Amino acid sequence: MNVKQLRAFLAVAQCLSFAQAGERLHLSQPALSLTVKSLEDELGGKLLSRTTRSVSLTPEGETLLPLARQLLADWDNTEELLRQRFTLQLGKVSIAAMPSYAGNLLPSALKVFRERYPRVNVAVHDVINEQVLEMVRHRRVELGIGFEPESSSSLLFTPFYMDRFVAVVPVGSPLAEREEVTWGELLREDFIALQRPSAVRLLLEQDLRNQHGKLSVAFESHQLSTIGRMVASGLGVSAVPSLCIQQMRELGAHCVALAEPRIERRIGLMMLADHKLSAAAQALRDVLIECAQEHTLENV
Amino acid sequence: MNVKQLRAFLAVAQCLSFAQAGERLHLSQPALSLTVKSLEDELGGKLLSRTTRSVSLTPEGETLLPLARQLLADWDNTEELLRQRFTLQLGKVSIAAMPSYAGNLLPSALKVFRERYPRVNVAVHDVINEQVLEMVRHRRVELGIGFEPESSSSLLFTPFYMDRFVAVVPVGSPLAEREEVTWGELLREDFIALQRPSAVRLLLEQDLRNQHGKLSVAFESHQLSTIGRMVASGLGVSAVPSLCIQQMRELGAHCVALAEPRIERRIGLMMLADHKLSAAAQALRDVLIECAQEHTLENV
DNA sequence: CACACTTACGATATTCGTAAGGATT
DNA sequence: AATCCTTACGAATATCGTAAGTGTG
Repeated sequence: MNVKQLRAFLAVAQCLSFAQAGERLHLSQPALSLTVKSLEDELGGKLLSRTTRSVSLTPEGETLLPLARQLLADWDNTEELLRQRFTLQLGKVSIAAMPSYAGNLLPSALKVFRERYPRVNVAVHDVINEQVLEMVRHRRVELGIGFEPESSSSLLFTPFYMDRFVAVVPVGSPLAEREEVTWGELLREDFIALQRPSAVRLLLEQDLRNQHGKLSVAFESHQLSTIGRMVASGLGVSAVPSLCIQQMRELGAHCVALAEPRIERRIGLMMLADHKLSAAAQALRDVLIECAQEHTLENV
Repeated sequence: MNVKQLRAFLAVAQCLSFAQAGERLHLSQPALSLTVKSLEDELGGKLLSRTTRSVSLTPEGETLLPLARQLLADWDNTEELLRQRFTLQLGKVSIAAMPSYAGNLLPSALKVFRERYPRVNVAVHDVINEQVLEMVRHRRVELGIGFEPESSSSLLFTPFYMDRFVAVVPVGSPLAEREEVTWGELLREDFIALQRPSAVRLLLEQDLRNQHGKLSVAFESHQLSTIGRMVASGLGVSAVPSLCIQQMRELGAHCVALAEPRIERRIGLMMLADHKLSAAAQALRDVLIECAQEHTLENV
């Protein structure tokens, strides 16, 4: 039994005429006749009762009719679904991004993507850097955005930006007037940091330990936006990845470049090296890379 | 998209190897490769990710896999169901029979049928003659057994027996000793009849009116078995179709032939003339005809 | 005799298996 | 070098459309 045979049967059963059904299927009447006959032979009995003047269903044909209808409907739906997936008329992508990216550059990239593929559903997981890696590794998401992993075992990393820490200071502060401040100058102020185990916090602690001893933290928070507001309120200063400059400004804080030692880390896109991306994920990846290239200039 | 392509995909997706899958499908590896490729081309993208050393599913392949499994399972089930219907390994027949037949000859015929086709379900509707005709006409049942219809419009009638009325009298009655009684002798006793609108009752009334005036009824019942018991108890006499002789004897009543005028009516099988029987119904019809031929001799 | 389905037959397409090619371990 | 998938190609098979056949109203 094959699809053609079942379609032939269904058409004849609905038209109750081989000639009409043949027209509907763009098939000659004899060809259709043979197709139905072959189906009947394979199943072992007549499905249609044809006198030379009229066609009707046998009881077995009657049983098959609703089944055939359902079967072919499911068949066509499946085919259509897959086709839509491939043409990106439909689909799902899941992406995990660390907060500093998810909250800043991602939205505008998603806007571009959405305009291009309006019917593709995007699930964004705004999680800390470690979880981004984990989710990609465990296939919870197809794409991840975060800091370049130490050991990119099984993970394919595509760098987007070279991100460096910038100082965040209250607008009225003397430091806000400077073109550049040193870590020494910054750490003399009360410091507001992200709570562990944020990657940003850990990065800061590790890289500063050598030269400025232990990081002395006055306030801590989970949220970048909270830090921005705290700085804006004059509670202290902070240091954040340059990705967040725009966000800090909007929160009323001021950003100033930090002098040597530059704490830098590459930010980029991660995916499993040995696993093919869905068409939708591939398209999203392309859009993200495209957007990253545009923004790279600004951040240098 | 056709069945072969989907089976090919499913096999490869399960084996994760073209070579193994080809073996399972009794197909050469290159043929299988082309089949999968053709499916991918039709759907518009890759379903399987093949490095020369390993095969894995793409995300779209992952989506298709459960759908394909379901689709093919449904497909095979439908095919198997129809095949079983045709080979009578499975199936349903519905038959309506008037009580005198349903309660007497039908059970033994069904026993024969059951032995021959143990997995075919038979639904018996034990209803009065008029409903038998109606149910056949309205396709509520495929087969019907009852008196020959006046106008066999659209109904195909196959005669089984020439049934004639016989007198039913108590065992101790003087009439019980006779070889034959006349209607006149019988109607001098208290008469027990089936209630209207039983066909047997109507038949009796119509055919007797000419010669013996109105039928005077002492007792009435819906059930043949009740009538048998009433006669056996000495409440009166009755007249029933010869089909019921055995039943009357078992209930303790005695049957005697009735002299002229013989009230006779053909009993047989009815089906819609323009509608083909299911394989199961056809088989049941064959068994019923077979059984009727055996029993005809007894009743002559 | 006209209509509708079936059968017959030659032409075209598809599908298959064998053989050769390419890439990875 | 061995294994596994892909590509190439000739052969077998299947499917199609035209034309002839058959039965019914």
